[in-house]
Amino acid sequence: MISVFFPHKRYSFVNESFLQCLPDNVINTIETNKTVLKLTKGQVLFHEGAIPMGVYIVKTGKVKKYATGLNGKEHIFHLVKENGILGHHNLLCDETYSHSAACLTDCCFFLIPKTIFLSIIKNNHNMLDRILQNISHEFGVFINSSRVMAQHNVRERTALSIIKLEKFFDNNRIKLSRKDHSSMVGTSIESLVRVLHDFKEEKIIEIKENVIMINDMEKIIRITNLI
Amino acid sequence: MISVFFPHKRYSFVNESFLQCLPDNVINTIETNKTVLKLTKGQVLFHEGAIPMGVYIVKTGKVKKYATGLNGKEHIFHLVKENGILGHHNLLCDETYSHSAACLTDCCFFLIPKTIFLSIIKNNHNMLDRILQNISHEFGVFINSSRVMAQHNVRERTALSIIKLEKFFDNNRIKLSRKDHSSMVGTSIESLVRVLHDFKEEKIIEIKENVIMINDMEKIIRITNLI
DNA sequence: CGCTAATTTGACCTTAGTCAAATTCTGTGG
DNA sequence: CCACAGAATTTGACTAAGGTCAAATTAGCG
Repeated sequence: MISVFFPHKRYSFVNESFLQCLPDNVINTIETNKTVLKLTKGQVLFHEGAIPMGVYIVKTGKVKKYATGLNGKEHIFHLVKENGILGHHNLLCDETYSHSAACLTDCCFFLIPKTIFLSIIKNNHNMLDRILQNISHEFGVFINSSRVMAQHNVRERTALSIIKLEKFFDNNRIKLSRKDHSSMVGTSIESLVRVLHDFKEEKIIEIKENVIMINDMEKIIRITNLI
Repeated sequence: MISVFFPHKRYSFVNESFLQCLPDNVINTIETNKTVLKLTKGQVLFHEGAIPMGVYIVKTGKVKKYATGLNGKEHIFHLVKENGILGHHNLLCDETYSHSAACLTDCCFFLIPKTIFLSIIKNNHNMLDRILQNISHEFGVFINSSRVMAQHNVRERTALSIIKLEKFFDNNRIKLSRKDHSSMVGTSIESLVRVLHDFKEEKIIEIKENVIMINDMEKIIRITNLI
């Protein structure tokens, strides 16, 4: 549950493994009550402020979770891929969505209706424990990420973003628009581009057809200034 | 649960009310199993990385929760006062503390042992619901606070900090060291001082004997640039 | 009163944001 | 396949925000 690179700090969510090894009866309940939802790249799954109707499970595709500032600027705070779960927080505290979710690629979701999800949790101690554990863990991840935002500079945060993205994408091929990448780092597109340029010159990464590939993970870890 | 000032965003935690209106049997269990702990101003209640032994309830006093950067710089992400609860997150996900807690004033705590706390939760659906609701709510608060850190400047963040502090302290008397205040805003002591100086000149706040008093809340809200 | 720590101010410099222009990429239609 | 328009990315020049260091002032406390 704790990142390989930074054993003393929490950086990674656990959503990805959340729906593995579920008991059979839960799987059945989900299967019989789910709605399949297909969205294309760029479409919004749910909007900040909307009322949650259920939780979403990502079957295929990649999704960004983000909050929107007044000027409309996005702040991407998490990425979700296959088998990840979306939208459970606001369902559990019975509030409107505190953030939005949109597709980075074409996606397929299972929508589990609110009542079904809540009853699964109520009737299944194990599920509840896992949810609680999951969300509590995220707490530590968030503390750390707001600390990084407050204390680390753009170069350091960009290095950290690359480490996160490497784990999110497959085969060392990071494919993300500069706009999304910069709103994940918390900087302007131009500043991000300049840092990436530096990393290229320092032979730490390569960029081909807008795909970032990591050459020297050791150096990236060192640049984060987190260890 | 949602702030008065910013109805469309989550800014406030709900810890303060967490332990009110507990069922009698829970109160009894806590009473018979608690340890009373008295610490003086400045003392550390628990350290990042330590193993949680239980949860703490603040009976009197004020506490800061913070994460520590490599250089030792503190990042204060939350303040807790009377009736607040501390240390439950890492107990629930069974990890070492992801952050530290230290006393801003002389404090008195109840320490509820791990096993007792977990059994209260297990045997008490209502308690569990509240914990889950509480933590899920915090999720939204954190998203927002990391967004603010990423997108807003020091002046805006300082204004927001003053709003938070006004709710935390009593009688419009904000008493916090510049060091703590600056690590809450996420800036240097000097930059914070300069912004406070500006606020004084603009007649928005007054500072007497190192206590900040708000003169014009309307203006402070406007300055945050959050609405 | 005198010592230490905290706060405030000033000067300077680095970082990173903004705006504009140039270049490259992408998809579409011929 | 090529040409082209529009979008995304990159680069350059400039500016503003905010960090750092040192010195001055004030507060806290025995």
